[in-house]
Amino acid sequence: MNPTIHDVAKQANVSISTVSRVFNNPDSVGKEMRERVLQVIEELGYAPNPFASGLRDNRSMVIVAMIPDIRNSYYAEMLSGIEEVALSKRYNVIICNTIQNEERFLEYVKYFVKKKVDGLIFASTEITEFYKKNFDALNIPVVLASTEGRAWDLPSVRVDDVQASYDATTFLINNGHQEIGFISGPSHLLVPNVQRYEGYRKAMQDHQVPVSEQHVVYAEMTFDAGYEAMSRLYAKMPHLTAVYAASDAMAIGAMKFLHEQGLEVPRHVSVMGFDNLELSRMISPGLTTVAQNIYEIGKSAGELLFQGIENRDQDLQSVTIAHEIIVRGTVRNRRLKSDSER
Amino acid sequence: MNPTIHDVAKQANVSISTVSRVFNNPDSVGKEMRERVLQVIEELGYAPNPFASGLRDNRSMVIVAMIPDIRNSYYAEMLSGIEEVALSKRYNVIICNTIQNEERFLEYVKYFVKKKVDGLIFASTEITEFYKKNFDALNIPVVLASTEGRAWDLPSVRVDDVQASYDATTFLINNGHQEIGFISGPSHLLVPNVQRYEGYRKAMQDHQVPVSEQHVVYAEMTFDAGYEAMSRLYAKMPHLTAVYAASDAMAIGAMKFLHEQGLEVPRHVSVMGFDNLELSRMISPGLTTVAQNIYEIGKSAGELLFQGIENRDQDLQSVTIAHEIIVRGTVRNRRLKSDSER
DNA sequence: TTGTAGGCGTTATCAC
DNA sequence: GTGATAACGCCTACAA
Repeated sequence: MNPTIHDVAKQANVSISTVSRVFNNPDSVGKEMRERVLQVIEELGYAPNPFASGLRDNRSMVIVAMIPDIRNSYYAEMLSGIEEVALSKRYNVIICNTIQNEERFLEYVKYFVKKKVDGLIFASTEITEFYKKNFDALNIPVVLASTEGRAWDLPSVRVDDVQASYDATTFLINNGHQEIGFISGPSHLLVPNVQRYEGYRKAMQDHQVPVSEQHVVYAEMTFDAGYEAMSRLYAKMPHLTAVYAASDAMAIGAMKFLHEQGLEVPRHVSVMGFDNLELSRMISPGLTTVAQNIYEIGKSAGELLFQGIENRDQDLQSVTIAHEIIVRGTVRNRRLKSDSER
Repeated sequence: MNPTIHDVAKQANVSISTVSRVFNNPDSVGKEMRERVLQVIEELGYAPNPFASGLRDNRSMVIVAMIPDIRNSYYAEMLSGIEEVALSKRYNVIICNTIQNEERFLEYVKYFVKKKVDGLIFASTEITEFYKKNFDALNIPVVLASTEGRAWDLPSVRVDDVQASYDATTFLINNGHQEIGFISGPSHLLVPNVQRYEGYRKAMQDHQVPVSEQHVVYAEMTFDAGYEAMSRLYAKMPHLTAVYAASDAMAIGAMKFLHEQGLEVPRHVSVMGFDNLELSRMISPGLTTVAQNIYEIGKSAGELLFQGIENRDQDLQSVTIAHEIIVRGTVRNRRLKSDSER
């Protein structure tokens, strides 16, 4: 059994309140006594029982991160940022893989989150009324990361997807591409796909490049789905010179398909991704992509959450994280006529 | 404020003991009463306060997973397996990124794990006396995943690294390779590098292929380090026909170097990895590698841990997870003379 | 500056 | 089958 506050008190010949004060308000204890107590604490290896303190003041020093799947490096990176702030605040992070599944979410909420948790970072799907209701019932600060709930004004941390997507598309256009196919995430996943589609479309239109539904194809945001989507896109647009995919995983899947078709990237077809996963620099050629500073998103979300935890009735301000085009090797500049094909 | 057991009791006109029983031993409560209570519980949305229960019976329903870095997909995969078992047991998983750093480990132990946690899965470095001492002080079940502590007989879940490495090397030899370079993990990281080196060496010797320190090069087990290690290896062994790297990340880094040197994989040089990260199938050509079923390692470690939690004085048996050679596109069979080079 | 005592919400033991 | 009660360990008025 671990030593309790009583053990310390007895050993140090003081009352338990003194011991408690040494922990929570050291200055209010006489120097000599404080040192005596500290000494005993050290000796016995005493640490306050967190259940007991939790019971009193209802804080667990634990926050929850709800993400679709930790195996997805996007979320691993984000979690890493969250964990970093948490560590600095001496908080723990509990991880929940929701698999974007309402039932699984409920299970977590029911059996875990209700258990007592000081805050929640949610980075799964976009927020529907269902989620909103559950959040409210939890009665703890909630911050969204890389998703959105403006309809219920939940604070969120994310990239400006419209603008980022606009920039990516413009980059392609500026490199002389006109026949630009777009591999979008699934249409049922509103955030961020509506925004990224909008940015793409807007850039095309602003630059007088024709666009239509013929230029786009929808798929889950995974490697395999990207591979398969590319085959559909290629069938629709045999003359495309560039592909812009709404995620790196899809972009790399698309590259695999292209490769198998004997199409070289970027000689025959240019490819642009979104996310800047570590992966994207590992492949050859490196993937040109839009960097989201994902770690920063996690960190920011963590910081926002702690603001909420430390000051419960403060309104949290959503924050936008900057994005950036990372130029590597998958986009060819068609304006340089050096080595032209098609 | 959340409703307490008293609120339910009052509302249902029973004593709190009855309410408690409805939760913990429903059969001991009369049917009629039970239903009345259940109804009120539902109405009020009552859930037992975990601090209070924790205070009584010293269980938090939380376990900890200590890994070097969640951004490393190897550990993300493992964590995912752990989380899955935990969920099924209605436990939560707290994640700790140790960065293989003793100080950081201590910080976690001091401020977090001591908080009360029912078990620990450790997957960071190999176990030194330092770690062992800290584990003992925690006084909770500990299971090692993908690392080893036989010196102190801590239960572990891992692949047979010697055999796996032996198999990988043999595969290369059977494909007609003799000049096989080995990129090892750092020598200060004993597990799993001693074992993988041993397997490599043994296979070479058993097949009468010459080996020496000239064939090996050491590096951190990352992409960048693999890239750099390959340059060293290539300098030492300009005639190598195959490279075997002790991790996929290193193998892919090595491939990048080779690619930049104008050496084609597998035409000029064959490459073999270890781990079978998802990454390894995404690149072109796909990486031939030794699959560890990492998810399974995590799951297994979780199950072992729960055995220990549910039965505190049971001796836990270490388990070995099967490995498998995954043949993709990076190893050329030199015995087929079809398209020979060098 | 230090000590005493009550209460946080639950569960298990005991008595009825 | 049901209810009262002690105990888990801590914190903080409040009293001294």
